[in-house]
Amino acid sequence: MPSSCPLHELATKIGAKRERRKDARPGELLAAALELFVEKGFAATRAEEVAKRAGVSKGTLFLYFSSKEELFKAVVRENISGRFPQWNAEFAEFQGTTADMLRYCVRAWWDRIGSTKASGITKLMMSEAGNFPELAAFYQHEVIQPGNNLLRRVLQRGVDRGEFEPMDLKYGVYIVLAPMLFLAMWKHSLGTCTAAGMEIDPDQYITLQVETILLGLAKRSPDGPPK
Amino acid sequence: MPSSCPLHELATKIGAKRERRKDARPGELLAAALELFVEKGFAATRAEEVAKRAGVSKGTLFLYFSSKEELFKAVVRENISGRFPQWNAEFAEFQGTTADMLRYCVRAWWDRIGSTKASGITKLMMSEAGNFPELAAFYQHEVIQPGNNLLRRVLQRGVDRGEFEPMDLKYGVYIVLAPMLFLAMWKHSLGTCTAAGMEIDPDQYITLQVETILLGLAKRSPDGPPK
DNA sequence: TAAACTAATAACCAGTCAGTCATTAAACCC
DNA sequence: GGGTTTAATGACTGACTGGTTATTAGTTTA
Repeated sequence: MPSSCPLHELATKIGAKRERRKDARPGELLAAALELFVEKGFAATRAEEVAKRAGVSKGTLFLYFSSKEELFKAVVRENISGRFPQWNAEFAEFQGTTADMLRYCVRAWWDRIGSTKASGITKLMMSEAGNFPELAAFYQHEVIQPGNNLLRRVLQRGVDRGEFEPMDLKYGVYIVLAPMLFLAMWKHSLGTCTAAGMEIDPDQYITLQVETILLGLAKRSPDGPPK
Repeated sequence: MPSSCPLHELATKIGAKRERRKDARPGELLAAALELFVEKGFAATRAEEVAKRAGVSKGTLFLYFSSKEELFKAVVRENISGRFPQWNAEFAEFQGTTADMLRYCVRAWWDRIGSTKASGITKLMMSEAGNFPELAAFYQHEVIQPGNNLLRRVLQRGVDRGEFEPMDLKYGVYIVLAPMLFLAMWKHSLGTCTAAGMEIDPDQYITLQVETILLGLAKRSPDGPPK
């Protein structure tokens, strides 16, 4: 009976043939999930739609990932946390002034995260942390902490070398983090439906932010009391 | 039959009596809605829960607000956009340096929005703008635009009076906005489940941010080319 | 006190969705 | 080519939700 259904026959003919590709599925599902999570958020993304975009049925999705939350964690590992070792190594051997290092740091973030789909994960996590505490803890541990530490080392270097005014590092990190997070949030939320005259050009935005920050952090009068 | 149900009898006795208070309902519903929207976001808040917290049934909620979206708009008007006229007037007659004005501005934001439930709306809107375009447009028009203009006038004043270096106002506004938004986001998302050593003290955070920004914006060498 | 009015209710509807499982069909082996 | 394994499917379940409406019960008026 089912094989005699004409619609099914047609569907089969136009390419909906059942395929067995056990090793390609996870990657395709992760790519589809990244896109949809970024487009619509975690809660609003339907498991079935992820499956459809990856070209499989919903059942197949749950064959490879035990739940929607596990799928999300895998997306984060694939796109962000898995890449910290490389970034840490890169910054450990940076040569040049710390001002240049900070400029490079923010640019690198934009090129590798901010301008890519990965920034959507950042936004999504800020958005939905409250409703998914387990995911929030996971993200905190796998992304926020390492990122914070990386940035802290950069600022520490500036202070140590006498390029930056001494500061409370704990809060200093946020001076750099806030503008980046703002840009990521903007890009993925109100920025997508912004009134005329409020569009943000990332390059201009980043340049002004970083240069202003550098002026604010710079060592004042190498001798003589700062006050 | 229904009136003979013992559970219902009990419920009636312990204070679940039906009351008619037509003029008190909207305010109570708005207060309950504000709380729940801030706690759980717009999409994740159940209309029935709002009603319950306000002490009425779901049907009553829809008697006063035609839909969940209209309820949200009313919450925004009540808590944010309705207060801009007063704020604009207040800042128009500010006396003192623009540095002090900016300090006051950020403090006032924290006292009136940031530290209150209203900051949850800001966070919520950034989070869900993508899934509710109509609400995003509403918020853009009623909150973002007026806020942006207010801040722009402050910076313009600093440039006009020779206190700040000339700048591209369009992007300059974001130098101040980004740290405030970051704080609001943090407070309502990852900040609620943060690892030890990452808690943010708003006062310290704001002070460091504002003073660093002021150093970055300050007029450099009143004579002689800055470069 | 009886009728009229309307605020408030709760059952209901139509639609949604994460996750399950019996069934199907590729692929591999002999 | 027939039997076995297992990747893949999609109908199904149970729980949930925004919004509707017939009904109930305070309140007011006559």
